[in-house]
Amino acid sequence: MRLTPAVVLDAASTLLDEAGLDAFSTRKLATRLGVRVGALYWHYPSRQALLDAVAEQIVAEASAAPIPDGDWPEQAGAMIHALRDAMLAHADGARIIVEMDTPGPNAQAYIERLRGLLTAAGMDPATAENAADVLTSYLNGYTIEEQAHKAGQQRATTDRGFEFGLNVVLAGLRTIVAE
Amino acid sequence: MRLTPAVVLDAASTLLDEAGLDAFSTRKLATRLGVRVGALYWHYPSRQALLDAVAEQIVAEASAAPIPDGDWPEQAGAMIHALRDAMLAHADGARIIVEMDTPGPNAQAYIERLRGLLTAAGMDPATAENAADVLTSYLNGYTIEEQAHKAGQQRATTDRGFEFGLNVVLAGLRTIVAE
DNA sequence: ACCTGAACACCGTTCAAGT
DNA sequence: ACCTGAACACCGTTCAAGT
Repeated sequence: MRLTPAVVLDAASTLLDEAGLDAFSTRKLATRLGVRVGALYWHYPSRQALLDAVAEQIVAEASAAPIPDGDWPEQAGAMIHALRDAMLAHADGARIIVEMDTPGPNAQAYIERLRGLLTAAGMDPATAENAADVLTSYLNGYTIEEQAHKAGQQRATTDRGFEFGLNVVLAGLRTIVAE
Repeated sequence: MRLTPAVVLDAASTLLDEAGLDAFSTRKLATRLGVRVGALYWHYPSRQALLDAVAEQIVAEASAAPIPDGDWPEQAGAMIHALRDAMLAHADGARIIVEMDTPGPNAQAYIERLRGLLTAAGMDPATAENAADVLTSYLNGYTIEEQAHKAGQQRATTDRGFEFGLNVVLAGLRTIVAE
């Protein structure tokens, strides 16, 4: 079967889910595809480029989720939840996103959409950027920790913890906008 | 010169600062110490155990900073700032902390101290745990991103961004305590 | 007790040569 | 254009044997 970037990407995503980020190697991937390692480098310049492509795919899944009508905290919360769901759908999804080397169009569109939502709420551009950073930093920090060390815990438990913190951040942002 | 766990740890910390986490290897460390790789495994069971020891050292630096008198948001903020400063003092410090495998006594003491501060403020234990998680998740998420992708930015700029977010989280936590 | 020597089972990346 | 074959320069970890 002929190799294409899409085929390589799909196999990478599957291997990543099964083995985790640390055990993911280009050599294992090549073996799965029935090909020599070098062949991968015709389609992707490096292991990291491949991981970046997977990251873009994860963000794409998040972006597919609709943003409901509502006020800005509801909409921002929905965007954060969508990205969290996409991360949790993949082993080490949060680390793959955070360790992304060069953000692709999906990642850029996501962050611009989030910022746009916050400026529409009345924040000036610099504040909106900072506010978006709080939201994503919290999401990334919480979810990396969850995927790395809370494998044993119930999804319902970690969800409640995440929800608590997201509400804290949104409540804090409200006080900024209010004044 | 005779090898001891402390000597190995010091050299590991130095190499880590110079090379970064991804380029840190037990073989490079052995070369620096003028010793064969295997020798390290007499003092530490694995590369990760060595990294865990470095993480403990970083937390120790943070714990050395005094907590000022003041209300609980000031004290919690001071604890978070102390850990952030210790992380930033080491290349990839945030990742070393977050990717820690088994938290040592310093890490445990730090988190218990933070939780204690929040229960003293009137939170029940479960809420204090969640609140501590928001604070550390935000700290970790922000600082990992900063050390990985904001090498070009001024420290003053990233400090302002961090400060904004920390105030947002603390403001959000105030609303929880107030009600 | 502590370290060497040497191996085992891996890595990511490159590139001439084949098709 | 796309892949093989084969190499280069690495990895972490183990363990008998030396001192």
